[in-house]
Amino acid sequence: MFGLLDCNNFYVSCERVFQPRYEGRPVVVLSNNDGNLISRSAEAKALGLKMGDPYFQVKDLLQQHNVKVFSSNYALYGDMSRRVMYHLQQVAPAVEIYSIDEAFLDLAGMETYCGNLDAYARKVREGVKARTGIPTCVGIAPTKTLAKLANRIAKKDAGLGGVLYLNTPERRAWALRQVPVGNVWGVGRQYAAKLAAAGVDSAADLARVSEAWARKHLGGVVGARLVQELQGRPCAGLHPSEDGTLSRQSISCSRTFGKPLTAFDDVLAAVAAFLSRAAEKLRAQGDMAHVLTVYISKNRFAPQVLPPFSRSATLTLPIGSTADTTVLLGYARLLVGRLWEKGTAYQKAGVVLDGLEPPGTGQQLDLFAAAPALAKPVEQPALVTQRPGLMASLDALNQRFGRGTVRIATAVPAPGHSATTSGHHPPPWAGKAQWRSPCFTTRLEDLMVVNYSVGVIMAVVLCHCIYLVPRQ
DNA sequence: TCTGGGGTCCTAGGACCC
DNA sequence: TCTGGGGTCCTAGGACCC
Repeated sequence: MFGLLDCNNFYVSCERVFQPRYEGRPVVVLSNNDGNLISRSAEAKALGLKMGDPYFQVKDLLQQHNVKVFSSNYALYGDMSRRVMYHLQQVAPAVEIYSIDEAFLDLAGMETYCGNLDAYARKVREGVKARTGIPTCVGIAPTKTLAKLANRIAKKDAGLGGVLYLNTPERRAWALRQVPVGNVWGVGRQYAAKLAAAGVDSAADLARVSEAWARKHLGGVVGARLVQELQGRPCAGLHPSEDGTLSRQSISCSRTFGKPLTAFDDVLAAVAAFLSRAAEKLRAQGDMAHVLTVYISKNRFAPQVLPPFSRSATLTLPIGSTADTTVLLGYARLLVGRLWEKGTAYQKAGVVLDGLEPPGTGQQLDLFAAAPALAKPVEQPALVTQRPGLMASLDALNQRFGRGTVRIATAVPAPGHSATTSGHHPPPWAGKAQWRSPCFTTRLEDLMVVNYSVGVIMAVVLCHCIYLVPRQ
């Protein structure tokens, strides 16, 4: 049996925990660059605002209804997520962190242990709410796909009290009838259109199609599994998240620039900055990478710009794996050079690290460096592929004094870019973030200031929280 | 004027190997 | 006239997810 716990309007809920005056009011959170709506409170959804709506298109509507707008604050959301996941790991036998706001719980055998899964799920919800302030819903079912489905219904139907347990075939059949096929986990826009054309409208209809049909029209084996899962036959198990963190198979970092860039050095500086961040995440995960992809993109919305909007180049590192930012950057520079088209305005860039593995597993050694007894045909400097000490120092400094305290020089934009009134020099690729909330939980300067008597109470609460949620 | 970012899995074709 | 079979790796791209 699988449980799926999903936080309600997660980013909005995170903001509300620290600014409760926005409870009951329409609130939205914008994507990077203040581009699109990526989280909406129930009140905002009721106004007809859609997920992914470009901000500039709905700006008037937002103003008209006095909707509170936040820029996204991932430092805050990431830290709140960690707290939610930490609590789940205290109360569930095994937890798979599925995304920043969702986790699968392995509930095999829990029925016999705690008697009633429905009551158990209600306790878990209350626990998360009490410890983090975040509201959630829980779906429980024999497969992950059905647990997602149950969760969705629990979110929509307030009468269920945030929990739906599909414990009988009758309930499962009922649940399948409630959900339009386009809202099934694994059915996106393309498949939904195909299914509609074939007369498959609800999840119940999809559960009835033949395996051969699913294979043919829904992406091969993926479609076959999807249908089986809807029928209650599990095709995917739970992959527990070790030590409460996600370990990924690829790591990327990309940004849309605040303005189009036409100078090679500016784009290279952006790529260097993104690569630095990706490599930092790589090291935090304890891995090295041996595949590097760089891409640079034009503005896909500009009417005069023709496709392809993006060009990418991938390189399997000839030196094997590394987690060294400077080594990776050497290759990234080559790739940017390969992609660069003179006279083009670029709007976005990104890097991806693939082929991740822990140190010592798949390292390619330099033949000559590894066997110094062999005479080298030509004397050449030793190839530097790792400087773990240097990288560890870099990470330690940046963790202690703030991200970007020590940077690779390539990632520092050339002088001459305009400073803001405060004298701060934003990089040329910097985007907008007009309405960012303070990093209440991760920056000392952003800690809430309260008066003395409230302060004493707060200090007690804070100590309590620190006790409950030790930092990793 | 203004349109996100970070992931997963799968497929397919070409190069290359035995 | 007819031109193998089975495998890996690499790269690119499509579809999906939150």
